[in-house]
Amino acid sequence: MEQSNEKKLTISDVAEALGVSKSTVSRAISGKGRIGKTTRERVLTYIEKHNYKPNVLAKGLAQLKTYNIGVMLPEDYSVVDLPFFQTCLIGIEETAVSMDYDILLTMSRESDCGQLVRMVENHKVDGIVLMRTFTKDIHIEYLKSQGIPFVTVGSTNDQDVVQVDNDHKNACRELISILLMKKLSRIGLIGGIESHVVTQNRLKGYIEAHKEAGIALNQDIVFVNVEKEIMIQRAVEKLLQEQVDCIVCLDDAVCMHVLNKLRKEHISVPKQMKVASFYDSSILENNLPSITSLSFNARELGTVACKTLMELIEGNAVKQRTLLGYEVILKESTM
Amino acid sequence: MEQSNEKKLTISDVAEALGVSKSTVSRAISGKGRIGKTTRERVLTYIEKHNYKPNVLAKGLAQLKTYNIGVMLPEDYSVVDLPFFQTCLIGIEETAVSMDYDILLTMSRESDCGQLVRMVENHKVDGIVLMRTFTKDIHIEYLKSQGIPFVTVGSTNDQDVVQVDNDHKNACRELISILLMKKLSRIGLIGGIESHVVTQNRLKGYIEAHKEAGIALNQDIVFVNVEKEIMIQRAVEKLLQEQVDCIVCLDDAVCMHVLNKLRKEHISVPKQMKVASFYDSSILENNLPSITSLSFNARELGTVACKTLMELIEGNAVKQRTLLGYEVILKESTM
DNA sequence: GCACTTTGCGCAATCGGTTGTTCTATATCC
DNA sequence: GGATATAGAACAACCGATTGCGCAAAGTGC
Repeated sequence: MEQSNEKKLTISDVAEALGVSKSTVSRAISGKGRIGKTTRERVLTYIEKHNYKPNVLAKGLAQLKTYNIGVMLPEDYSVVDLPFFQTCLIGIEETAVSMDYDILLTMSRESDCGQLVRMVENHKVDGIVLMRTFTKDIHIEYLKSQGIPFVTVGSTNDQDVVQVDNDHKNACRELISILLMKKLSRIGLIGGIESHVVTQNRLKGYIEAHKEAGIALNQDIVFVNVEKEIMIQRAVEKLLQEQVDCIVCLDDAVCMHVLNKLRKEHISVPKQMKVASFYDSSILENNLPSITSLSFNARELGTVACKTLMELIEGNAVKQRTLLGYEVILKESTM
Repeated sequence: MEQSNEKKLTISDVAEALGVSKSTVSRAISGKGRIGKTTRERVLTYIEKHNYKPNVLAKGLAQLKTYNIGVMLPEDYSVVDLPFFQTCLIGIEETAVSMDYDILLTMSRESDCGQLVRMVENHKVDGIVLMRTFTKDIHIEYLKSQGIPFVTVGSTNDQDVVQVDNDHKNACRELISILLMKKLSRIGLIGGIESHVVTQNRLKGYIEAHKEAGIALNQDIVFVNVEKEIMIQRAVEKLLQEQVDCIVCLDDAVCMHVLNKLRKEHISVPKQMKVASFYDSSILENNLPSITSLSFNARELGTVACKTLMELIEGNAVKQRTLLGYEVILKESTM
């Protein structure tokens, strides 16, 4: 580990040491403007050797940039969503860092965008990633009114907003189609929160798959807004009464409870009941039987969101809506 | 929502509009230096009315500060730890914001402190909170070598490091003592990662409690470094062979697997086996029976850590090690 | 009322960079 | 070889704040 026996170098120190002007050093580093090849290399060698690092604050002040992006995390997300956000955040961070940006973190409460306002007003960020959106979102309203670049992770109904999301509709459609082709015809759905756009999209996929297969929809085997364990158990009971041959869970926490309930009822998976879930998160990782699921690449989602934001910050045109892929992972639970 | 019909005001704009100098405006805001009461109020009224906000970058440059603190999150933490870190982060954020600081986030990998180095070298932070420590921690080494203020959340063996932690040793000691007083004498321990200091501290508490009660230790009923479900199951089998009357889990994910295994073996909790866990996280929230656990206030931990860091940044003396309280929550699983 | 302290405020330097402009020495053209 | 273009580097203004210093006006003591 090297120690800092000297105080930090400034650009003036470097310039003086080399007998050149500050601007020469600056241009050598940025590569912009006219500069001689030999001078350039002399400078680069020197700063490499002496470990000079430009002060990003000063650089930012001169360019009226911060080299920070704000990331707004929901403060109250559920345990299931946590690994997803975490992984997504890693994707954002990697990308940001690779472009010499840092992540300024803030938490959101649905009703309050004080922190966001602070960040923006204090000139601390060049752009923002919103990690969750609400149906009527004051954060989005605010950011639009300020004209600051921002991207949402997850879909919004707002057409003006640049958004990056997984293709939940087609993912769900494909999963259901595959299950229907396995001669399962009564596929129950359970989980999700109705007001979330993501749930709506998944439902669309469920419906489309049935339409394509020419199978009539049965509203009695679709249970959304069931979160508490007791509600889930009751839903499972109803699904059993309805004699479904497969249960698709909209998240892994719900699925865990479903599996527990089935175990309690001595119904074996997949022999007597097929089961599938979303996310493929670590909660079900070691479950026996292994669980068929839809897998989304949260890291890639973060990466793409961040890259998109960078384009916006640099004033480039971007795709208004980017949909990312998914993977249907067939395992024992639907064999 | 107000819109920004004008471009952002600078201190010069304000000064000009009021017919005073920039320094007067600056002093009016900071309250430092000599300034007349009436002038001061005139300035404050104006900036309030016109929503002027100082540019933190410029301020930082002049003061050689950034008004950011870096928070280093472990990249690879387990699902169980997530709510804990999340809550802790909220505590840090609240505190930081209340002192006009922002949070710069970065992820750590055990073996690499590249991001940390970047943050420090790029002059992006005034201080750092390390959210997890290892027995031999290169991040700590680096930060010490740089002389930058930092605080660890969680204990370190390193005596030079300012650290804030829950009192895991005494928490565990008290829990075990209570259990021993219930005439349980063979208390198995399961979970935790040996290289984490927190695990070592809990083990110490476990040992102390036994010593105080005059009960001999039995290494055969202590299982650390068991993470995978299959390992946990095997550990539970061994504990059953050893005829323990209680199982204490070092985290809630492990506990969930333990409970599943016991269910599979048709061993009823608490009748045939007492069970206790840590964190009191939402994973076990709805479990029947309800689970006895140690509860730590993660938010407070964040708050205290952040406050301590602020003191360090301002050059004030701080307590070298702060230990926060805990709560033993007795529920059905140990009745 | 005079010398001295205090108060209020402006000037200008500074923080560490970027960038438009200017100047000079060299290269290019015919 | 003289006029012109051009490359390389220095100069200086600037980004938006803070802060030491100086100066005039007001306040204080005897």
